[in-house]
Amino acid sequence: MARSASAMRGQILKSALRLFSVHGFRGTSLQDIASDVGCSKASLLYHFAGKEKILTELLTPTQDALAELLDRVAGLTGGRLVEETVVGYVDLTLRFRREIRLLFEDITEMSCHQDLNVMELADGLLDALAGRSHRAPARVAAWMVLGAVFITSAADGEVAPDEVLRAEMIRSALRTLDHTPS
Amino acid sequence: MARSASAMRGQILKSALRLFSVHGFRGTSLQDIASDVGCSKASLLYHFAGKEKILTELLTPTQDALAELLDRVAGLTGGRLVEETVVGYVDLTLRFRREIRLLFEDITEMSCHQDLNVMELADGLLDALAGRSHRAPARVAAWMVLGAVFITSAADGEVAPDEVLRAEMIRSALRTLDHTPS
DNA sequence: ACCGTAACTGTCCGATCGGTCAGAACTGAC
DNA sequence: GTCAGTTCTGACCGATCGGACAGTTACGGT
Repeated sequence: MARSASAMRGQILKSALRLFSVHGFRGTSLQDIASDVGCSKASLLYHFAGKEKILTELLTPTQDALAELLDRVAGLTGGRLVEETVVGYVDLTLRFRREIRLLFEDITEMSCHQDLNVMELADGLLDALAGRSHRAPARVAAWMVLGAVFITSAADGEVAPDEVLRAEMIRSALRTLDHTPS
Repeated sequence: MARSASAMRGQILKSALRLFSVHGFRGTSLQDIASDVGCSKASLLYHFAGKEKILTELLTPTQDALAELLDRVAGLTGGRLVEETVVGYVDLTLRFRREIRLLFEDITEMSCHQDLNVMELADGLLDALAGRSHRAPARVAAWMVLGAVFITSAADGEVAPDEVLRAEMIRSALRTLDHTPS
């Protein structure tokens, strides 16, 4: 054995992401991951300080991408704000499908996770989707788009090919937000 | 102690629903429920054959209500079908908020649950929301409404008062489905 | 060839899980 | 008061969890 450390870490993350996205974080034991990787459970804990750290490392890119999206639309307003946010959000969920899947599998415990501030990022996303409006219709519609894209992306790809899925999700989301295309 | 059996069962179900909806099924131990009820863990297992049976009993009313909805719209077509389905679905998720919450907390393990065929009911709902269409745009939009109402109802009630939430969810959902009000 | 270090593992640990069981505690009918 | 039956509990069980740790193996620089 004794592969390079970074290669081993990569394999662990790959197996963990697959198993977490199927069985959830709690539903996947360190032994499950170790068996999938083909190493001992102790080896996992040599490369990662704990089970939680694996999760953190898996979700950090998603979190960063979301933060980057919010930063990108921070200066926009009106129709441009909504359009850019919707497209960015749809692309993000399609790119990080399995991460999204495991994210809403254990969403309640994520909220009290120290290293992951997904919830406040979700708040920012909600705000942008609502076009910075605080009126109830806009807020409700924003919540609905948040959940709609979330679940549709996380669903097993039986729905439609990715290209079609992407286009239709964007169109549907803009309809939900009562956005008249510019 | 020694309350009546039915009263005790009711208290257990009440506590279990609250704890399950917050921490999930796996995240709630029998000891947690027992402590909340104020009895011993063994007492729970006297009234219920196992932890799973508590879950089954909690979700059966939701399942029945969904089946009843599908039965009710089975004969409809076109605009009436979509309208009735959306309104019925929104009302259902608002009525069974906490059940919905715990349902999508552990949705992957639900799919292989023997006593609960939620997944095939969800398929029926999807079909009705899509207006029985098999075209990709309609299917994607149906998926999105499914997830949107799901999550918006499950979200903690910070969004809007229930009456406003209901009306806006219905309007937004119909927009998502590109439904022109009759 | 040697050796320090990085990579890895077998084994053990305490905690907690769902569930079992014999028996105590309570209840209502008589 | 007595007693049968329902309700309830403490103690215990095997399984499994995340994690700790000493010891072993493999590798690269010298």
